[in-house]
Amino acid sequence: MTVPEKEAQPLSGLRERKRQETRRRITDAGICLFVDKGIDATTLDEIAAMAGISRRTFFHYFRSKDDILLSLQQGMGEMIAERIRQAGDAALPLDAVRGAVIATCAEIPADDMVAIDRLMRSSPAVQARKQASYVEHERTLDAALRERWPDPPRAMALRLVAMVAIGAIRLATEALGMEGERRTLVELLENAFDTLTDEVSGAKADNRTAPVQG
Amino acid sequence: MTVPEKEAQPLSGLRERKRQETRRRITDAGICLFVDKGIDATTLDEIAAMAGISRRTFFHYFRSKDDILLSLQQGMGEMIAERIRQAGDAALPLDAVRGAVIATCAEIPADDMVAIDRLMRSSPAVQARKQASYVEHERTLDAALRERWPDPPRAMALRLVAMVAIGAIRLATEALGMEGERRTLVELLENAFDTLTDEVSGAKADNRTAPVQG
DNA sequence: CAAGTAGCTTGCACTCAGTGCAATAATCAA
DNA sequence: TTGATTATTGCACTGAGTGCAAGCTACTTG
Repeated sequence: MTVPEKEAQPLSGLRERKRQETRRRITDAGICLFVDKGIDATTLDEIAAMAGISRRTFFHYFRSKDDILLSLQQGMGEMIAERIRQAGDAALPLDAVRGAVIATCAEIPADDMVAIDRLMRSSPAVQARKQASYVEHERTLDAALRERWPDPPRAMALRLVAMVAIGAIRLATEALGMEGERRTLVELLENAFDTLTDEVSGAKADNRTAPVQG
Repeated sequence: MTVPEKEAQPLSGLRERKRQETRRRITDAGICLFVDKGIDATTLDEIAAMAGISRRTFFHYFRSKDDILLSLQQGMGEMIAERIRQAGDAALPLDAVRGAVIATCAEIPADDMVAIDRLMRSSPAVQARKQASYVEHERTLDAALRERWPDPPRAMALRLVAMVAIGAIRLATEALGMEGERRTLVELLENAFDTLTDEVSGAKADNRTAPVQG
């Protein structure tokens, strides 16, 4: 099987346009059916039928049923990473990611984000892969941070900063999907970063003598 | 199908002993084959054959092939949570989890941990589910923290602390598996918590005026 | 425009994961 | 010992995912 994922060079031409169109039809059909009857209860044959393609052709566009949803939140890591690379000289790593995360998330339509997130939650397998994709984003951010700040004082520092950033996104998204939440994604992110800073700084005084209890 | 997961009440009796024994045989067979030829290349029939059971019986013990590995790192969340609930009155949340995490991880055989971790890394599906299980642990810790510290000043605070704790474990485990790493898991965890504190505290000064660049 | 090439689509046949059902065998409790 | 539980197994089935080869469609070059 040839590997999907590489949306090719031409960008114009009937062939490429058709391909994009087919991909979009599959995505639409998939989401429509997922919302309607659940992810696990939807079969590939149904998606293929609604998209007007054969079962076999589906696999030329997505590796699996789940990838339809997963593909929707790809690219976010790279968007944040790009902003990190362009961070001003004065910024500290954590401030840079904070700014990059918030600026990026401000551009994302929140309603779609919540809808997709809720859908993903309904299938354990998809949920698992979503978590894994967060780890991918974490690595992407870490790479960008290392590019921007070579030779950090501590080996783990930048990786931890990346982890915290992704964690903030994860929690803010989760909170956004909760019933009765009226704050925006950006507000929730600000809150998450502020809370983290307070909580960690508060513990700084005595964290070298970690009390181990039984 | 009856649900597995519930290792029952009797604890003695021939039936229960046999069940434990069968489960152990399946686990051994699975790991043996996974190491030998890879997770994805190992079929259920092979595992069942080596464990001396039928294919059908396998599913009375594990939900899937992957669960053999996943089950090995279950329980860690609950162990840490238990220590959190027993944390002294003086401790701050972050200090408490730090102590609980380190005390718990100190008890885990590091060689096994690294071996399992490396094995899991070879299968994307298993890797994804491992990340998902970390999120489960995160929720377990969060629940314990809320029990110990009801009414936190900020809604997200304890969840963030739980997130940081799991993140530290994740990074330390990862580092432990790297070639040439000579520090112990506990040392790596101490390092992770220290680094986090320094990095976050350093950014505290100006994090209220998050610089957003384009 | 003609013809060849490269890429897309499809059907077919296959392997493997996972589940429901029903029959049989082993254990347990009285 | 006997009746109730629980474990084991085979069988048949659905659905995911892949390799292969044939046919079709768009692109390119002369």
